[in-house]
Amino acid sequence: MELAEAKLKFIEAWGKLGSEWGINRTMAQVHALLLVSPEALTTEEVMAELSISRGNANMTLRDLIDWGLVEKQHKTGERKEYFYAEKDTWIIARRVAEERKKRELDPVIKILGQLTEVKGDKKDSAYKAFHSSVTDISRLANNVNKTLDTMLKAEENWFFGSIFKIFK
Amino acid sequence: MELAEAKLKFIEAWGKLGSEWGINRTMAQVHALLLVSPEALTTEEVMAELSISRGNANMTLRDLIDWGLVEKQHKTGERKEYFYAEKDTWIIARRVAEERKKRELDPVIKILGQLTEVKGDKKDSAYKAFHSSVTDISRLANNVNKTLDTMLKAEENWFFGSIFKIFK
DNA sequence: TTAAACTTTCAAAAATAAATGAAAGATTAT
DNA sequence: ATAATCTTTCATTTATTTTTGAAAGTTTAA
Repeated sequence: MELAEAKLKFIEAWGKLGSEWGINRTMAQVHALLLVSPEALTTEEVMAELSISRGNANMTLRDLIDWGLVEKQHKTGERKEYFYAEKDTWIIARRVAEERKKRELDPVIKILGQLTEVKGDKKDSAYKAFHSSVTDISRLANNVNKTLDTMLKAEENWFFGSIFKIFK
Repeated sequence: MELAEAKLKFIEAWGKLGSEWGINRTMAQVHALLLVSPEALTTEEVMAELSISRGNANMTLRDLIDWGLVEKQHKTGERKEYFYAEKDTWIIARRVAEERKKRELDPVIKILGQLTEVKGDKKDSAYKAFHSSVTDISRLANNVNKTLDTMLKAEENWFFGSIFKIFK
């Protein structure tokens, strides 16, 4: 397999994985393209490499910047904007975790907290089932949350070294 | 807030979270409904509670069974099938992790492994960027994989008690 | 100021995913 | 065997998400 083919495979695989996890396929593909590009690329180049429209490229790049995965660069004497992807896998994982936590986990935890407080007849099996399911899920969600918080605070990349060692 | 309203809120929140994570909204809602139901429900009841069609209810319930989150029950003297959701949050989390690992992570790890092997000119910065990104991501994916494997093997619910204690 | 170079927006179109419901397929009771 | 009851399928419809591309907006240079 040669480099060009391998790049395409990588972009395709990354796009598929993204779409299975609720991330726009194109966004994941643009990210993949930038990840394997040693130099920053222009909008034109992204458009050409992935055969997407200007509007799509622009919006996708903006989203990637919002996620903290890509940054704009300016070359002296040039008016075009260049886009460069953060290459440190650990930072990428953290940014994604951080963003999804904020957008999705936090709101759900809030609702679960409220639902945990709902009062009802303790003899009523419908109430009991509701309350215990919600309480359990709430507890799990809060634990995931705490774990993420600590992980997000960790400065270094402990994952590669340590986390799976705690399981024997 | 009363029980009926709380149930709706829970079903809605669960559905939204599901859809943000690549799980069909209806599937997550049916799961939520069954989770807070002390008794197993029939297809008719699911249809009525969520205002969905027979076909949709049937396929969704079948999917939930495939994921190992719901089981069919038969009541003696009755011909109807009843559906009951596993209530143990820990088991639910494990089943979901297991299924997604199998469907999504495993295939990607395989491809990444292949791409790691791609040979090229070590002086070429395009090759260097490709190789190092792919290698890093591959390593992260393999670590996630190992962690999940161990987690899936763990019999008891260590998550609630131990995992986040390792971070100080 | 004007024009060239580049970026952003957004209504409309296209692509994709999910839901419907009628019909076909099973299963059980009589 | 056949009718009643219940389950499954799948071609069509509907809803949702994503993409397009032309027009409007911005910035810089002369």
